[in-house]
Amino acid sequence: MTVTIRDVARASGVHVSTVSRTFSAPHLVNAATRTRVLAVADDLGYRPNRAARALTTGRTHNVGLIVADIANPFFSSLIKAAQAQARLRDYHVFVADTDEDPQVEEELIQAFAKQVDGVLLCSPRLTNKTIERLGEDVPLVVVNRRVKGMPTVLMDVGRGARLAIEHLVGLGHRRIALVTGPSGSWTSKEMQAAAATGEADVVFLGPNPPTELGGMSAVTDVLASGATGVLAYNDLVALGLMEGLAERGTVVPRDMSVIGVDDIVPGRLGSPKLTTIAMPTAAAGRMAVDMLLHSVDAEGAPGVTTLETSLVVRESTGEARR
Amino acid sequence: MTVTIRDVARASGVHVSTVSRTFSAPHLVNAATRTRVLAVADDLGYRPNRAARALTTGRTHNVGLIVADIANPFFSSLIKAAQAQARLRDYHVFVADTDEDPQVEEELIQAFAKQVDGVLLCSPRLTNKTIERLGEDVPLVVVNRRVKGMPTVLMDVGRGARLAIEHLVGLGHRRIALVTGPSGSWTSKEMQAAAATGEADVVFLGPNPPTELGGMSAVTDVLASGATGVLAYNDLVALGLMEGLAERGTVVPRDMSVIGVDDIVPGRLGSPKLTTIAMPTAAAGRMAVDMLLHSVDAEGAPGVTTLETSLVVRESTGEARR
DNA sequence: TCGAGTCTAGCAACCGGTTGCATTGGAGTA
DNA sequence: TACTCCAATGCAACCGGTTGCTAGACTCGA
Repeated sequence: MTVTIRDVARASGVHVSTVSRTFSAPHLVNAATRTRVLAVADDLGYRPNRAARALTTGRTHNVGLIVADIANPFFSSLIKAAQAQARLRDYHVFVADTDEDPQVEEELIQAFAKQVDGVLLCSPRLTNKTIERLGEDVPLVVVNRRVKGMPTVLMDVGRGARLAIEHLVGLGHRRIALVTGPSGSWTSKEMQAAAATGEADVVFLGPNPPTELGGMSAVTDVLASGATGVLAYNDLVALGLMEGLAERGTVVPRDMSVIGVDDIVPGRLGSPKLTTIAMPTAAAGRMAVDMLLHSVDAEGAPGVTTLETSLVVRESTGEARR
Repeated sequence: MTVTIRDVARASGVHVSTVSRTFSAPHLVNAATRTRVLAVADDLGYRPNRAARALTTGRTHNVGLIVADIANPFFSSLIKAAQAQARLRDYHVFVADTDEDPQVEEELIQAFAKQVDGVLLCSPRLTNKTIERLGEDVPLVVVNRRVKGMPTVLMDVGRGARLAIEHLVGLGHRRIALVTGPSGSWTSKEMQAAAATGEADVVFLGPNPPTELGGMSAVTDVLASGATGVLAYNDLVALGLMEGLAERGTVVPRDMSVIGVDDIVPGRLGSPKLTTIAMPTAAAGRMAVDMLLHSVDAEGAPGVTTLETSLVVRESTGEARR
């Protein structure tokens, strides 16, 4: 049925160990023998059985990737990049979706633990303590969250927020609203911290769900705050805001400037087109995979990589009216 | 280090085979023994090693899912649903991205073949012959494409196209342009076939790349065709068209009605909001997983499931001007 | 009381590779 | 020539479960 290493051994007149070594330690086998074995293997259509290999080596050559929502463009572009990078390294990627449920997140990590070499956790919702405990069972890399003693990939949203606020200030805005995200969100805390360090007069409005509805429901507070510029937790919230503002007859950017975060709105969409902080999701995916594979076989202090964000100015921000 | 079945056996005073059966064939072990073994296993934190199990049973409890572009919302929502459905059945999903390259697609199927129980192919770009050949190595389910003798999930885009054209005709449009997709696309062929059966005067313009640029570059032809309504290959093409039309001063929907396919534009975006044919991507993902798992252990004629599409009327279509 | 039938559980081979150790043959050296 | 050393290969145990077969204990009916 399926071709095994023994079939190849028999057909090429060598012992199975020689065939095995031809693939996993070529330098230990004579060049002539090697080419012969390879020829026979190719001829028979032999493909090594990863399960068998995993059993003896303890390396599955698989990694797990857990995100809150696969369909969110922020995550899907990260997944795309991570998967491509893993493939480059001859790894395959299990992708799983928690649907924002920490319980599910923990179950998934447990389930993955025995069949992957490591797990990538993107914007996890679990407590730090839980993550640290799970990290004892399986190597983890955390994206978009700071967990003590664990390899981490961060996107410098703090800097992005500062850029955004400077941009608004530069346009003459005096009072700026920060529409925050869920209370447990690392990103949201970073944004608040960054906003608080600047000179600008920033009011915090939240917490809010990280969705369009969240944005729409924040409109009243934004208008009441006296702000003329808003930095939203993410693009979805920003879109919700713009929708809600339009309903109240507030024109963006004439009466109100709006900035989002993530840059997930496909190129030409939206009107006005959204000014936003672009997140390096693809770079984060690649980097996370590399850190994971590195941490799997090289000991050493876990690293923390911080990737730059940037402000993409489009049409939803403009000069403050006097 | 890691707890194995033998540790559990020793600690609970039974043979390994009894422990094994406690998990994989509980009815063969005495209730009292079973509870004791389970207690010990739980106590020790035992978790079965899937690689070892896979080695003897030949079932990995994994499936592969191959798409052209993970970041495309059409696929990512399908991935999300497929992954959730698989998890329900205690399966895990490898996700891979071909970047539209048939070569990569074939390599991925080969690579997956030995470590999954089956592979889901979404909108494959390979030839039917190649797919049939690969189907001998590993169970396949094909989505959005018809391949002889292979389990298939289709979305009835033909019906969707008919609905779209009827909608346009109902609005008084006499001449309708169909901006087709890539020449090899099954979807595109279905749309053309459906359009040709109706009464309407439909001109085919294409092939075009399935992107916004594809849409923009088709604008000239559309205007030259004398059509007042357009059905585009997908939403991206439709958006490109609208962009290009706007540049020429053609107002949608006043001067031209536009319909897309896929419904991937997030809720409130775009102006005017796009009328489109919604594809049942989530249902397709779930269905494909179920068909795959079914075909893995039940023989029988491979099924073909066709899922309904629907027309979502928004703002990009309107009455034809006299 | 005996034999048949039913449950349970143990035994051991097996899945398909990997790898430490032993063996062999030939080259190099004194 | 005798000895050392190394490269190449074979041998066999092992990874962690699964499963067909077998054996012992017990139940039950005749």
